[in-house]
Amino acid sequence: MSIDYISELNANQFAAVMYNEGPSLVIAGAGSGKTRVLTYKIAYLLENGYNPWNILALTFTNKAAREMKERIGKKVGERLAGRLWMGTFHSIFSRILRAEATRLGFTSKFTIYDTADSKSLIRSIVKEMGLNDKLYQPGNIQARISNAKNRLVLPSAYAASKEVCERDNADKMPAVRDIYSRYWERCRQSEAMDFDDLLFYTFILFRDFPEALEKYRAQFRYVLVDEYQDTNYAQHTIVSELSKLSRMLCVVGDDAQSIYSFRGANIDNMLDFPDMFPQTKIFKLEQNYRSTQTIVNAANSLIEKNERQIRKAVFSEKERGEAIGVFQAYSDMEEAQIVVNKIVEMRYSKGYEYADFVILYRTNAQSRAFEEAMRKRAIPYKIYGGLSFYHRKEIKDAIAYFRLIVNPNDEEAFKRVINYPARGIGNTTLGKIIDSAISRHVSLWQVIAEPATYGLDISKGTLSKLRAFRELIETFMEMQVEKNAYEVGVEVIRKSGIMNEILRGDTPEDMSRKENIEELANGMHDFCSERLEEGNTNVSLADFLSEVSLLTDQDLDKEGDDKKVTLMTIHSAKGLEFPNVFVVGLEENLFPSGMAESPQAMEEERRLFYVAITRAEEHCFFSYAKSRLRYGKMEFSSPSRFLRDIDTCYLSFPEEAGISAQVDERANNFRNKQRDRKIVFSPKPAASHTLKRVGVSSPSSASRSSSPLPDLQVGQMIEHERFGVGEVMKIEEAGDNTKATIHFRNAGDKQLLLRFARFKILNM
DNA sequence: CCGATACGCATTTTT
DNA sequence: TGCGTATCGG
Repeated sequence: MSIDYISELNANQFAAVMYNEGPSLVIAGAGSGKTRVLTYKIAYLLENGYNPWNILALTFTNKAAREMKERIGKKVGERLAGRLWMGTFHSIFSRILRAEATRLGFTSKFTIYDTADSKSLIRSIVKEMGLNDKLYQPGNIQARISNAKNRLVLPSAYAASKEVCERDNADKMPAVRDIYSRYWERCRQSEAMDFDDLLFYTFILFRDFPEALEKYRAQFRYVLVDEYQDTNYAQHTIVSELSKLSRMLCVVGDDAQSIYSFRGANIDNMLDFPDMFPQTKIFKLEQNYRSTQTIVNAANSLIEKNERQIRKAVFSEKERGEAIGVFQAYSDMEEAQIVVNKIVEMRYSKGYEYADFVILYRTNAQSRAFEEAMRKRAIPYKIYGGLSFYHRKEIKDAIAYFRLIVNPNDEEAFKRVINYPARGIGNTTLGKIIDSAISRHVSLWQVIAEPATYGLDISKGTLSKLRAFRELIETFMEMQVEKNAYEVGVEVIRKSGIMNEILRGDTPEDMSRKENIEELANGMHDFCSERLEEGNTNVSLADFLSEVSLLTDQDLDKEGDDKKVTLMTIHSAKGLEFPNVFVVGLEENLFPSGMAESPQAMEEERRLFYVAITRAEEHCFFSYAKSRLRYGKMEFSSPSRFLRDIDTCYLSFPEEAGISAQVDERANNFRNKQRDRKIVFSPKPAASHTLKRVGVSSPSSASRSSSPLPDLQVGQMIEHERFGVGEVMKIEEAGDNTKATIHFRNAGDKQLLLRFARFKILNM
């Protein structure tokens, strides 16, 4: 399996792939084949003396990691690709932290708190400290703590830092430092790490345990990082530490697409990279393979207006393409209509599919008008963002049970399920439990495990309710030793009363909650069977949790998504591409956002617009409305300054004539629409996250005992439940653990444990 | 302890 | 406008 690097890469890409003598910085313009460079480079390293486990490749999203792994798998085989240390910062670091947990005073079963957990814990701390929660808003505090952690500032250093504290004082929040310190301790007491801790503790691990640092330095002989412009200080520091001796560090990114500074991303990590790593070799990828010349040039003319950037000359050799159409509308409703009309028209006149269109906006609230316009004309669409699967109440409740079973010290999980479903343990009791726990420095669970020891002053009746609850969780805890995640999950859903609770009602919402729970169970089933099939026996509830807590809804594929118009914020469009892009709501105070006041913030908004434009392959359109409904009030707006940043020769305005009718008619129209707005309300279609439905049997028990191993021979064709049709390439006899290598038409080579695999043999 | 009603607030969000 | 949290009455 030899790869023809020279013919499959352009000169700069080739040079970047081949240079492996020291640190390198690949500045990759939009659509210039950044992922291509990374995949070929890793393939090249694998072909030239690197073992997969010697390579650490870090991304920001699971999706990016998955896709890259797949592409590498196609080149060098899944076997090798599967053993790469490739994943998100958070997932790779959590893997390391679970292995090294004891050094840091944790166990490998630590919980990962999501942002909601963090805020909820902060809310209780604020309350306990008797602070004014109008002043100390959980979200705000959480952001401050997160910032501190991203800058590797411990609570002690935070309290000692004049600068930070003065800022807190100025904002009338002098107690933030105390909240931070309490928050830190409470997380430790709960054996929990928040997202930022996954980075922070990795840093601490390497700082305080030289033998750990040495071990991982020796292992990761080559470190690669995708989207480097989005790294924060903590990530940057850890990566630097790891590659300090080997000096084999390759970072790839585009400073013009840095749009996450509000999350701590620091563009300087990229801009100053050559200064920080002496003898850095810089490669620039400037040929854009995605968009027409017009689109690339328009984007260039925009980004030129930014001060702070690495100058580059992105160019396209695709056709010139059409100018960017600019639409003016009188209201947000009309804007939506115009866009939808245009989509319909292009679909007929140019033969595009619905899936070839995306509507990009600055804020989620803007989606509503477009949703309505699409529904009216029966155009299929899908919307990204909003409530993710894992953030739905019923899912969080079920997962809270799982968390508590795996790590009973998990305070947030405890608080969530102690009285759900209602079992007569209210806030008063919970408050007492918390008080005891705090004063004795133990977890909530420890208090109810030994109420007498920790002086819990409650009535006999409540005490027995608590005991019942404890015993319930304890049965699950015993169960998880033997049974897999799916089996325990189903038991929990049944026995905890979650299912009863949900089955009580019969409103559409209740039905959807029921479906979601079923989906969760299906997801757990898939999790177990997928792993078992591939010979991975780590299918406990703890294994499931450690994976699921780092998943987002972006990681779930939805059924039938391939024939729909896409609606999303520009942020979530990063890394994607579409034939036709509508960038909507180009108005002052909306895009750029009214919150962007500093010049730096304005530059980031401009980069955001740059990202939006460069998603387009063939056609790009802009639109703005002169008035729009905001928070139920009408507001008037003027066109975005960004429209003036783009060289007018790439724009075409005639579209605006097409829509304006007589003034009277317009007003009339407008009034009608205002009326419609009230009458034509229908709820958002529930996003259907469809995990494939599978049999009701449990993955372990069903196939293990009853059915004998299928009689499979090399050369036979099979149809697998998930991977589709494939040919049997090889069979490794090993009794119960007989493995087959199957070459799937669409999924590539897979090794399956026959004992678990779900497929049928096709008759030829 | 639960549900109903009032109030206040409101970018973007890879993990 | 419309959601999520805070508070009150049963």
